[in-house]
Amino acid sequence: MTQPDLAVSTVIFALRGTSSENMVLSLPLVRRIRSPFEGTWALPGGPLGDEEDLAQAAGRNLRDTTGLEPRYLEQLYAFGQPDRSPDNRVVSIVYWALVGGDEFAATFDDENVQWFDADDLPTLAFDHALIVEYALWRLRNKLEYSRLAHGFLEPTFTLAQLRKVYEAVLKRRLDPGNFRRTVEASGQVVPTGERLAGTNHRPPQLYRFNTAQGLIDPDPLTIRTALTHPGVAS
Amino acid sequence: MTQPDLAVSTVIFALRGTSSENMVLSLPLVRRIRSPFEGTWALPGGPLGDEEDLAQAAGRNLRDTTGLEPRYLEQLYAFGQPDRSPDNRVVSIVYWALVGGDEFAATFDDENVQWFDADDLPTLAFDHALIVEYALWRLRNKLEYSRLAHGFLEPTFTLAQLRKVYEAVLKRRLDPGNFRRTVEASGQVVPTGERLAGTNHRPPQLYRFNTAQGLIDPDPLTIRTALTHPGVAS
DNA sequence: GCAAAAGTGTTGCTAATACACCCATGC
DNA sequence: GCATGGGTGTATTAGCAACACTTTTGC
Repeated sequence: MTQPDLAVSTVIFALRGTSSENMVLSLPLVRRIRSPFEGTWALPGGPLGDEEDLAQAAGRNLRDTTGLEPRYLEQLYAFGQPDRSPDNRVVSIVYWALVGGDEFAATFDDENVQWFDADDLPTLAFDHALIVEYALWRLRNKLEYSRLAHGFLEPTFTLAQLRKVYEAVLKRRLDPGNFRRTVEASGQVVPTGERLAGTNHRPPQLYRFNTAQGLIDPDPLTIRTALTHPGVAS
Repeated sequence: MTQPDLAVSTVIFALRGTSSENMVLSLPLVRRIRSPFEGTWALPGGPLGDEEDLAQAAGRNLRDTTGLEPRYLEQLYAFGQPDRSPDNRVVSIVYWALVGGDEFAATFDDENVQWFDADDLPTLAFDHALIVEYALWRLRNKLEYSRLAHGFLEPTFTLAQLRKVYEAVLKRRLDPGNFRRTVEASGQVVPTGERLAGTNHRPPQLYRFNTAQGLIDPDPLTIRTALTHPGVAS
């Protein structure tokens, strides 16, 4: 019984065009420079370091390929079909992450790293198309029920900006009034007291996210706090 | 950079005392017969076979330790903290499963395998206490929003039996009338047309689960069908 | 008839939606 | 003033919980 190789990969999401009109959900891919699938686009990933845990490896992937810091990071799924790689057997533990759109300038200038529109991806290596599809579903699902655009925005933002994030990710319009009430009622966001000036309309209130929920949240640990402090969950 | 060992473990749930009054949620543990944690109870698990995928390995664990067939099987989480095993580094991909309570007689007679009340577990090896806690949370959570006691019941059952499963797992009483309506409206259950005789009250309708949803459902594949046939998800 | 659980009806609460309308700013 | 989005009020609706009530069996 041969031990399969273990790899950690990351699906990284960002919104290109933050605070402008048309934001598109995008993700970075890396071009494979060796067999198998040489020349094909694939998810960033690699082996697990000796001293790092799985989430740290995913965060390292993210920094190495994009130069950005993850604002949200969560385990997605472990993929282990025997035939998912033509050569060695590889079990991939996949994370998904959100990074801020405004930091796009910081992206490395690397011809083998490129951002793609999430709805217009090239052919991907291995089973990475399935993985991305699943990650997209999870992102949209999580955004809907957890009412929180965790990582796409700056520390301070208006509710209209937050709403536009939701609209871009979910690809449908949301009622501004109802959105405001829902988000405010959720308590996940608090007004800073300051307003954004310089618009040609009534200056909007600035908000920030409420509890600095740890950047990296390994679900099981999240659960422990939810059990300890009922009401925080849901 | 050393490759960590890869293991697959399974949290197996069953209800002891099905169709009687007090059902308790239970799970089987195996006593470790080697270092580390020799003599301590732990989750069943082991290495991944060359030809099997992750879910198959979890199912094999389940059959080998309990002699039962899984009725529901789902990936839980991958645990990979560097220090979770004192010797070699081990990354564990953990599944959780449901098995039928009436099949309890079939359990192997093995002094190193024993069923425990889920709310009264012994000290567990490694980080298995955390894993079980998380699996319990997932089970209860999933039961609440997916309104389906997937694997605890026989192919045909009354709504009262189904309700008692929910009550035993969620540890709270459910209104019989409302439960009936919710479950019937969900469409996940259909009446067989037959009734259960021999009770000292009005004979209840027998039901069975609706679509034979695959026994093993690797989430990403579930998503694919949900995307193809909208409305199946929810 | 009586006990017990199956099964139905009704009411009230809450949360989400649709949509009308007022407010405060730049020009 | 006027345009533009920020922000608030309100009516409608759907779903769920609470609970009263009727039905059908065994004894």
